[in-house]
Amino acid sequence: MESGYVTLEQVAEHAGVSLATASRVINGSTRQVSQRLRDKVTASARELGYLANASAQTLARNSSSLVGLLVHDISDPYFSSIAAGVTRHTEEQGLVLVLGTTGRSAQQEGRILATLRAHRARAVVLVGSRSTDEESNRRLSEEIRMFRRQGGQVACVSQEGLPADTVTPDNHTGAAELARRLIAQGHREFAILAGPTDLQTARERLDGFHSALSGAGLELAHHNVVHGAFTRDGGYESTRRLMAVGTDATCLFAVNDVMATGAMAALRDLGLRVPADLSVAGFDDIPTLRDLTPALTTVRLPLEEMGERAAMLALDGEPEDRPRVITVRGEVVERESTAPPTR
Amino acid sequence: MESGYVTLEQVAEHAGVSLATASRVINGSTRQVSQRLRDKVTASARELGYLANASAQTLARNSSSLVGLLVHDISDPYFSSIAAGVTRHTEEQGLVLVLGTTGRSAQQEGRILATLRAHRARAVVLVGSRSTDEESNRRLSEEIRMFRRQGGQVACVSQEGLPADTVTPDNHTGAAELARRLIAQGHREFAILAGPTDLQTARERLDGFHSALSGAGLELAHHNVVHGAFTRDGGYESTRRLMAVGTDATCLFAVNDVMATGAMAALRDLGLRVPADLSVAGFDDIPTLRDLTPALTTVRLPLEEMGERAAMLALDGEPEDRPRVITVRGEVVERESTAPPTR
DNA sequence: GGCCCACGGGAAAACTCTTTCCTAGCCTAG
DNA sequence: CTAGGCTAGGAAAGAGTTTTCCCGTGGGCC
Repeated sequence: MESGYVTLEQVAEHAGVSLATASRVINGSTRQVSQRLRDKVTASARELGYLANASAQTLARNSSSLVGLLVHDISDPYFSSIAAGVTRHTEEQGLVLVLGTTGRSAQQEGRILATLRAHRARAVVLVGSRSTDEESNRRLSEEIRMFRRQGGQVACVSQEGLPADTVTPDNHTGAAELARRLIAQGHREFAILAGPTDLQTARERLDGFHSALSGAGLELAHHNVVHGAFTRDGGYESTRRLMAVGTDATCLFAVNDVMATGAMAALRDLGLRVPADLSVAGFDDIPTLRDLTPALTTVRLPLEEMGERAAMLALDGEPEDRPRVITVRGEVVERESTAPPTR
Repeated sequence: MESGYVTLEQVAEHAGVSLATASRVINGSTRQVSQRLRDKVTASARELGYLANASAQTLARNSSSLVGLLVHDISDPYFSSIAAGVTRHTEEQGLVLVLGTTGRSAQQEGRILATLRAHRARAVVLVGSRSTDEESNRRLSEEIRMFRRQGGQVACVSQEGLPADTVTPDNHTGAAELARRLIAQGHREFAILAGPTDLQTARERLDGFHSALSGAGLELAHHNVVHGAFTRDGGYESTRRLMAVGTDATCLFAVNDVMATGAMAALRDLGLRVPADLSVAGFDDIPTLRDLTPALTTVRLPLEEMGERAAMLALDGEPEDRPRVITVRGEVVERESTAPPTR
């Protein structure tokens, strides 16, 4: 209790048993220990305030209780919602969650993955949409394979195509369904804040939306698709650019909610009313953003649940060779930010 | 590269040097190693794909690169903003962040702290307002002292009074200043969503607001102070309760932004306009909530910076005996959610 | 030329556990 | 009554690093 650590050896000595016996009592191995010694050891451990050295255990067992979680930016509510799901599951299992934030840098992602490997992390959950850049995907795949070779499990959220289990939203279908609902509202001309060109998720949502328009015989004018950062400020800035050149659209689809938030702010700053002057729709249904006014029409994803299921894939299942993929359907939620066009 | 791990011993053998030399080259100890051997070792390490076993290092050095971060709920934007600041600093330092979420349970908090101790974490940052419950504060203080005895540093955000360095907002002054500004706007009757009764932060903000009212010769009617959970839903529910009995207030102060968000939603559901029928003010200035309409009058806290500075306190400073306290002033930001009263 | 010291290298101990292997004792079956 | 098997306990061998301690060489100084 005084200072520093108390080791298992001290506990064993204090209890008058061997190191082996003390270890068996305290971690509960397969081997039996008589009740008499068992009591002595637990009493000594309690008295001395023993706390096992996790590093030593990891080294001896060659398996740790660390689980990694990689996100781009933890202050983004999309990621923090998913993170909440992951933490819930890992904490239930008594595991320790390591949070890595990549800031959208593949290099940083690689560094963190290596660190987790160095710690013999049991599993890692990768969140965040994959780039379509072949080279960085190849490198990430290689990192993942190394991780798995060393006995770790990997699960991804929102990034199919990697050699790992995946929980992914059906972006294409969700966006298409949203488009159909907006068309049903009477919209014919759309503008899209399409996010970065090289982002898988953004592209799928754009494609889904686009294909539903085509299915309804509608065109999507080239000048009505504007690319930009996948963030609130990206949405703001993209909208400013869109409106600067002018648009004939009656409805603006931002490929995620945080961009839609930026869009609404930009429109407000331009003196335009939503939905009277322009309808706005998003994607994700971020809980924190549900209190925006007008409330955002969007595609609801069960973000926390997705995080939880990814953690389950990584931790509960038997390591399989073929990646398992869980697809979750988004559900369109119509709220006040979209309304039938007035012109 | 094939499978499993490659150890330092293998690297040493491959390079034709001793284990000691290999270790010195790779971690860069104080001891010099000749350029010739240095090159051989680094070449071998690269060729074999060597990655140090972090547990073994921790064990041998008796000091790890883990840093803990404890929050109540990572999906709450207040915590995720602070977390972003903490991650920024830890990642800069090449450290590994362990995220623990307590769900506001002191017991869970103790468990996580013990786990971090078991991992010989170098430091831990505790975020989240302290309860005023003596017993749980005493237990937490004891945990902190154990942590520090084992060579770990502890820093807190928003919970002064513990035996650890602290970054804390000046809640009292901020709330008082806010009150004065609202009085200057013409408000005379206030209602307060005061949060939980046993939460230090909530209490300080209530007190500060209250004392400014007293200073201006204003009374705060008892029925205009309503307690409830420190969350968005708590704010919603508290507002419903307040309005159910009716209030003569022209301005509603919620002791944090997420509660104010719930309040605005409740008022909207009741058909009341903000600020025309009732002004609303919050506290924190959560970035994600800046896009609410009407934009929230609030007290801005530099949340991310607070997280970063807490991490700095925990990591950079020399462990001192007397806790250092950094107080950050909040700045009142007047936006559209408050306006001069119409009656 | 001898002495001392600095320097670079390696052997081995240390770090704290887990787990294998060995042994003594007891029980049972033949 | 003894061989064989089972049980509970302990000694010791790891696990992969870091670090201490020791040794040989070479250089500087008188």
